[in-house]
Amino acid sequence: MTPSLLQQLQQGKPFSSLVQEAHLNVGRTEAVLQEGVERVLKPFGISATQYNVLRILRGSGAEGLCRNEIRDRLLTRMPDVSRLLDRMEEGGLVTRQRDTTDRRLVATHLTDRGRALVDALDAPIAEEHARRLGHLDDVQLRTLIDLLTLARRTR
Amino acid sequence: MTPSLLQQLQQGKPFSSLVQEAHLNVGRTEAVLQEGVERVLKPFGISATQYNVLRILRGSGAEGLCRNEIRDRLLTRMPDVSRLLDRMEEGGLVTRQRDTTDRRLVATHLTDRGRALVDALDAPIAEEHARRLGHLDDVQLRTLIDLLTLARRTR
DNA sequence: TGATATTGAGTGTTATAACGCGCATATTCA
DNA sequence: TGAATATGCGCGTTATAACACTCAATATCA
Repeated sequence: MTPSLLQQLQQGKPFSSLVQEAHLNVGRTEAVLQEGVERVLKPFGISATQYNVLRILRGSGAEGLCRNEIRDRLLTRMPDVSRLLDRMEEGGLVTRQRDTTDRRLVATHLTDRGRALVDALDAPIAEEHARRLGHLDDVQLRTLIDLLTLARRTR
Repeated sequence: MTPSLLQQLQQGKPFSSLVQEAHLNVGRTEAVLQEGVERVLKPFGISATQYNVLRILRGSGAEGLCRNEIRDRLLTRMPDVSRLLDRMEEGGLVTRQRDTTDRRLVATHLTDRGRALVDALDAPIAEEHARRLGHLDDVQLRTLIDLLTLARRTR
């Protein structure tokens, strides 16, 4: 523990309560936003994680991405991407093909159906985002983004 | 969809990208903070959800709380609190007792062991919070909290 | 070149989450 | 008071996540 924090804990918790309140607010806000997104996705039969994979694959060229690349680009830690992709393959959203030069790699691509789905979701998701955050003006959104970015830069 | 958002989508995405970036930042930040907390909790054998239940129970008098009260106070939606409490009961952290006046209710209490555990976690969790967010000053933390609170107030 | 280490993908298994249903108790109201 | 409704809790089942491990392919280096 850093000396300054130790002092603050011994004094009561003037500082500690603010960081704790901040974490609580981040968590609560994420839960609300996530819940809204999942409600939008539910009629389409995919989870938020699957939607993120679709966006990741759309955002990277037609060559596809291997499993670990997908895993590393996901927002949340996901130790079992193989079976996540299994389910998406069963759903006809992606295909997998072993790389010919390095046979350890398996490239995952969007199918036409997968691409059509993620494209079709742009509008409803944007609408949901606007419903949740549209009442903040650009300066507020920018400030929020900057503070969160700064927060993730652990000293 | 609101007319203004429709216009913005048709124009490209000058506004939509900011709200989307904000949501992405909230999610990424929460993932980082959550991961840190869970790493702290892992040696103690409890999950972040269980830790939240412990804090909720500590924060409410010795009368205990019924299942739905606990569920409603949790940060994230949790549809199966019964079995969550089952596991905590097996772990000796809580006890349950059916209410005598309204026999539908089952009050959950902290055991001595549960209280000792949540008390013992205060320092390591505060330390973790400080490690993650301690480089933000009070004004920044307060601004972040206010913006997140505002963000959750959907129009 | 042959042994060793490293990397990438997937699987077996267990634990937890999600969804819906059923049962018991209370409450409401004709 | 008796029937209908509402509320609270738990369970059965299925789906997904988490963890450890194996196996194949490549890279490294004596």
